[in-house]
Amino acid sequence: MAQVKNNYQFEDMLQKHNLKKTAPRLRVLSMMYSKNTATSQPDLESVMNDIDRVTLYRILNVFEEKGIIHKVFDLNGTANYAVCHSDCQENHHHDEHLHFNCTVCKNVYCLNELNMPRLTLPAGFEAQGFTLYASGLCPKCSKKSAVKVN
Amino acid sequence: MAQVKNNYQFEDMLQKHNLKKTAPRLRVLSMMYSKNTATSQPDLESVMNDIDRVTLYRILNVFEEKGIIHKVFDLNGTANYAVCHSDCQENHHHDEHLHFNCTVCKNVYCLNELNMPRLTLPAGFEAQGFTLYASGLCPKCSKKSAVKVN
DNA sequence: TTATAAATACAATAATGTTGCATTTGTGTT
DNA sequence: AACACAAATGCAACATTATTGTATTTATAA
Repeated sequence: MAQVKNNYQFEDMLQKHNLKKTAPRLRVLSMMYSKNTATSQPDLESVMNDIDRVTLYRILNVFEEKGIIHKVFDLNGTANYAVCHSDCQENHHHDEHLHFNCTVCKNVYCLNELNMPRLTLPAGFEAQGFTLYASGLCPKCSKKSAVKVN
Repeated sequence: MAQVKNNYQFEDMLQKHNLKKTAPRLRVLSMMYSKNTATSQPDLESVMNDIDRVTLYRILNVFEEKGIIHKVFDLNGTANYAVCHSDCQENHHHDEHLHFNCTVCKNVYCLNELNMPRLTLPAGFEAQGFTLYASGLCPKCSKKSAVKVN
C-alpha cells in the first residue's frame, strides 16, 4: 500500500520541484509516504511538535501547489493531504478516485485502484473535476467490530 | 428548482420534528427553501445579522440531526447545508447524489436528479454512504464566461 | 394564566488558519 | 571554502470559525 521511498528519493522530489531540501520538508514527506492514509496538519503537528505550526501549513501548501500531495476533506471538514500518484502535475491535479473515510478510526484512504464511473451532468453544468467520497468501515475497523473487540 | 413552501408548511415541518416554532428557525427555513443552492452559516449570518451567530449554528445542527437539511463541504472545506428531499430521516441521511461546486460563484448545487452509479469497493471496505463531488462552472457562470462578461 | 422546558442571546474560550517580519538556512557563484 | 542572496523557518500577532456555559426570553401544554 504505502509507497516505499528512501531519503535520497525525497531529496530528488524536492529538487525536481525547485524546492530547497530542508529537514522539515523531508520529515513531512517521509511521514506521508510511510502511511496509506491521508494526513492532516493536526496529525503532523502532534508528531512533529518541534516544527512550527505555520511551517507545516506552508509545507502542505507548497507540496499541494507542486502536485506532490492533494487535499481531501474528511467527514469533519478538516483538510487532509495524501500523496499523489504519477499523473499529478503542478497546479493540475488528477484526483478522480474514491476517498474512503472510516467512521471509526477517521482515517481517509485514497482508493486509486477504483476508476471513476463516467457520468453526464444536467445541461449547463461544465465539470472540471470529480471526487467520490464514501464513508463506512475500513478493513481494520470492520474486522475489529466483527469480533466485538473494543 | 427551489422548492416553494409557505410559512404554514414550515411551521408544520418544525412541529413534526418536535421543534418549537420560533422566528429564527422559520426565517432560516424560508431562506434555505427559497434557493436551489446550499447555504453556509456565514451566508445566513450576513443576511440575518440580527440573529446571534451561535443561534444559527445551533439551528443548523438541529435541522441536520432531524433530517431536515444535510451538510456538504465546499471546495474550501466550509460546511454548507442543503434541504433534504423526502427520503431523509432523523439521523439517517440519504445524501447519495452529486454535489456540484462552482469554482466561480462558489455555490453548491445538489443535483438530486442524477442517480449514483453503483460501484464495488476493494475487499474489506464496508461503505455506509456515498457522496459525489464535481467542481466546475455552473450554468449561470458558464454563460457569463462564454460572452466574456466581467 | 401560569409553569416548565426549550430556545435564544451574550460572554468567554477553543480550534484552526493566515499574515508580517526577523532570523536562519540552503545553494549557486566567486 | 567563503560569500551573497533568495528561500524557508520561527515567532508574534491576528482573523476566522466553531464550541461551551449560563442567564434571559419564549413557546407550549396544563
